[in-house]
Amino acid sequence: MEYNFRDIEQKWQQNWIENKVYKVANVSPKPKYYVLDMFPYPSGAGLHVGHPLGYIASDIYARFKRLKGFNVLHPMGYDAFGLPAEQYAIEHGIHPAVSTENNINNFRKQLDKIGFCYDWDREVKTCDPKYYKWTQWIFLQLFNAYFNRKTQKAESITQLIKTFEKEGNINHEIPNTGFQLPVTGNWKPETGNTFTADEWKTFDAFTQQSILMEYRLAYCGYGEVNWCEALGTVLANDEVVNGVSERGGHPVVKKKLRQWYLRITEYADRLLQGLQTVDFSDAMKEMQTNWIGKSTGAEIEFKIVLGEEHEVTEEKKGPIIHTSVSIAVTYAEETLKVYTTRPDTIFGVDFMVVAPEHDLIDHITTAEQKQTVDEYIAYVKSRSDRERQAEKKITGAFTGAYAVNPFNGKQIPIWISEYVLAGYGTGAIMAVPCGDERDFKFAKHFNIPITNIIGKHFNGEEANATKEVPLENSDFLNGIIMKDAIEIVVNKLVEMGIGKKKVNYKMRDAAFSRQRYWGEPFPIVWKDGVAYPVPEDKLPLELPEVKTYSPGPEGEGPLANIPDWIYQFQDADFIPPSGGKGALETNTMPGYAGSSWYFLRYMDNENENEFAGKQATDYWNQVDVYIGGTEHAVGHLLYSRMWTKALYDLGYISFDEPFKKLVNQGMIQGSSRFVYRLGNISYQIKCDKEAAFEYYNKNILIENEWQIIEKELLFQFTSFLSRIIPNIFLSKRHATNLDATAKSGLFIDQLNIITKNELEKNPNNFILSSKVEFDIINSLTINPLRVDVNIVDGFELDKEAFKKWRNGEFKDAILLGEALFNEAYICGDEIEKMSKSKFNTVDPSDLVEKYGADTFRMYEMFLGPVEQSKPWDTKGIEGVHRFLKKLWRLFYKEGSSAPSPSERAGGEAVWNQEKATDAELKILHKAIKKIEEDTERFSYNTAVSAFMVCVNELADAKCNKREVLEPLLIMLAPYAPHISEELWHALGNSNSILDAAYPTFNAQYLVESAKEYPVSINGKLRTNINIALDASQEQVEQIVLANDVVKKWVEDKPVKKFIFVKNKMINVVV
RNA sequence: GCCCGGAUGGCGGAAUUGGUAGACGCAGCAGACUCAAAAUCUGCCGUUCGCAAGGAUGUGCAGGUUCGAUUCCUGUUCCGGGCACCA
Repeated sequence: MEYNFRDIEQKWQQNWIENKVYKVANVSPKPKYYVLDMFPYPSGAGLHVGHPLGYIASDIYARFKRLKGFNVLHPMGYDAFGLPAEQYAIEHGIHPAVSTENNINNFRKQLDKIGFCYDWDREVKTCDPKYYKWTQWIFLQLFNAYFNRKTQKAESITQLIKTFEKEGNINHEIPNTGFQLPVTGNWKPETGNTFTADEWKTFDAFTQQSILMEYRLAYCGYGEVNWCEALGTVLANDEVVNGVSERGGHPVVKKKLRQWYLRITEYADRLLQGLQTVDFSDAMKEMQTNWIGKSTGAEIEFKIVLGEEHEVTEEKKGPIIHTSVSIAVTYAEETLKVYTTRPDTIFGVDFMVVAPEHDLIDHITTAEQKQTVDEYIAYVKSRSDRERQAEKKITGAFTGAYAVNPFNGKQIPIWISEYVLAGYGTGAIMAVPCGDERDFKFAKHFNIPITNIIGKHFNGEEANATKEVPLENSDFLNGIIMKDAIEIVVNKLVEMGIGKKKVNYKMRDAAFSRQRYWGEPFPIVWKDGVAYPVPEDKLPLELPEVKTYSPGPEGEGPLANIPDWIYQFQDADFIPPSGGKGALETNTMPGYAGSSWYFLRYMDNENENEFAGKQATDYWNQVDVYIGGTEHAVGHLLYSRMWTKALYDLGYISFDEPFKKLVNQGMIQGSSRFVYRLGNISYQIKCDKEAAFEYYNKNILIENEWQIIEKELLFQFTSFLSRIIPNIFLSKRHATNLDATAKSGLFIDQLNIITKNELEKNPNNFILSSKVEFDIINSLTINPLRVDVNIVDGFELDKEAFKKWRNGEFKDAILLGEALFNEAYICGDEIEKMSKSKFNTVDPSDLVEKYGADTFRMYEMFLGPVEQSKPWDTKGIEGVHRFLKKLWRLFYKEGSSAPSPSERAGGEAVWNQEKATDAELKILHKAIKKIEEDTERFSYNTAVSAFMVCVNELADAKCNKREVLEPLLIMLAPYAPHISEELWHALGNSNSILDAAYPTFNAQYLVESAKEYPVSINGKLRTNINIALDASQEQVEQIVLANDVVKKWVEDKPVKKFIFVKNKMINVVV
């Protein structure tokens, strides 16, 4: 009987649904285990073979843990809000809810075919009001909380108000240095941003609320966005290409808009500490650590001298530059604040650089420099942060102002440059060219003199960032090792009152609002310019139906266009003290809002009273294994960690790290295929004179693309042919060696045949009817086009399919194959991202249809390590399919004429109840050891190969014994659940294999008494010798040195060293 | 530019702690079965010299440590992911 995967898979999938075998209860005597996939975004393009990689890996693990006796939670759902659906709505007029629903259904169909063990009763969708009610609710918890630095945790904002009433904010300074919102109430913070209890009580409501906003974990402030005037909208970074919008190419500038933020920076230290308690890869921890970017340094205030008023003289005595200032100076009102991790280099500061956005620039730029500075700022405005940092070209402008070194009075020019970003530190740096490569290049480029403070350790050719050498040229620091000087300088600065030690984070607070429709509305109502929470009983605050998705008049989200929605509530809670109507917030939340807590909802997804019941979250607790790509390293993973910590602090859950272990799946890359279309050919043709003139008169020949050569009979043209016959394709060999192709007589003959054929098809073709004959080709170009990988077999193009492809766009294509005739056409290839637009996607459903889900699952795992990126190649799938057929034949005889699957008769079965021999049990237990270990550590590719080895060995041994086969099936069940279930029942079991017990490894079957030792002479392998495992070092030496091969290589040279590693190898050094 | 990862036969990969490089599979070659094909089975299969036995060489590149390096160290090239509004 044949292995009929279609019937088997259909039968069991149906059976599993009917019997609800994947339903998981929140109560169980078994230990719990939580296996989670990263939340998928249901894109319109559907699944390609890259997506299920992680899902299969987690599915195998979930099934494996179930066999090991755990109550396993393994849910799936959709991160369903997002930009693409809204963009699709704008372009096609289909409501995002509708297209999202379609996409989800399509996704589900594809997923179901692969046979996953998800408990679909726990499905969640972020765009479902029943779900986002709780996203909004959590937002309100964050809004109503602040981070108490004393206790290092989130606490209630009402608690903070009580504290203010009692003692002011003396013990709770405002977290950020500058106010996010301008305070225009009755308090003008001047020194230190502190106020007393009495002052607090005198503040009006607006002032109080503005101050509280500076503390809230979810707060409102101002931030820069990519603003596209022409489209009237805010654009995502990847919608901006080279400073213009991807759609339409309109200019994009930075614009400040009111935004919501999450105060994740307050959690920076706890996010760092938490990394020590979780099982993430070192690379992942490093990425998060770098992203948080904690550094310790100093903030230093420099007095500023305006440019006109200084006069500096420099005198060089030996290697030292003496600087003296001869004119009395007047200082600017403001000081320049810089953040530096290297205060020890203060005497090496040769210039300052401030970010082009810095407020100071307006005040300090001198009249002469104003135009230069303005022009430079205009240039920077059009550039993204990434471009600004990636730029190799050095740009900048001098403000004309100078800062003063507080220790020696040296005047330091203040520059602006795009490589300093406003958001990091104070938005200004002190540049030390001898110690920092970027500063060094800047100084060289603008001819700024460089002060050397590290003597011979600076060679003048490149900066040296050392901290380990003694300082020179540094006044009171001379001779002190740099890293020791750091503290000395900081102390001195503190003493002088112009600096302080400062911990800085690269991480910024997370922008939490989008000017879009398709996201969660904020449960916030604005009354007299103050944001108030919408009462919980109004949740969920649902999205309204809209007709258009265009932004509001000031760049707000589309909701701003719907007064009915904005003013929908009439209750007292929504009426401002000044009267009128309170307006709902019109921004919506970003994609990561819903995905920051979804793993909690799975635990108790139908709860209507809470985001998840405490009992459920206590039982399921942390996600034990979380599988997904590294692309989420610093976004989703940090935000969800922060939300978890906040919910923990506020007492809603009892764990403060969401994911105990993280497994990063690699990306499956696409292998794109190319065809090469002939482009311009510069060639000579023989053509009669009359025709040539007629072409010319009728403008068929374009000016400049032809010339007369050799009297008037030979003409040289370009691009002439491609206008008549556009679709001529060259096979890879010829397309990648154009010079040879151009010289090929065969190729020229072919072109002449093509034109002749064309003429036969169209006898009236005026152009061709003249005598046109190719003679010499001077040069040619080709245009590579991607072609759908699904119409290419390996590298050979299916020519008929190609002609039908894209509604017959290439139906007239002339494909010149490898020998320049009408034979095999070979495509070029390139490994790149798998994407619909590159025509290199492969649909898993097609493969499941052809080989079955079990084969597909195992093949995806067999491709390589889960963590590694690798290109997809469908070819190898046959091997895995053969393996399953071979397994099948251990149970059933292969029939020449297969009976129908329903006739699964015992007569064809070859499996038996005989007692297994030791040799057979050795095969089995070797497999148990390897497969169990490999599965546990996610090394699925080697586990699959161990299955293959085991089945090969059993087949060779002609072992069809149930005693061996049954445990093998149980091990296989996580990988290939359908065939395992089928054969499990064939062996006479009536329960499901899902609940079988995993076989136990017994080491006694693997005990060996001797080993074939590899023997090397001087590190080179020369022979193998079989030696008993319990042999002593002396015995081994004796045996080895007596061996003929060893003797031959040792000759008579004395043995210097004899290395014997038990159970490993032997090396003789002579 | 910055941060993280990767590179091993024609291809995907294996080698778990520094100890036989190339397991397993694909592709290829030769053969068996068959009227034939499919399916299946057997053998060969890094490169190179050699009839063979056997030798040399070989894990991106250049060095280093070691009795021994795909594995550790230094430098370097190329490729992939991320860089804060794609998800």
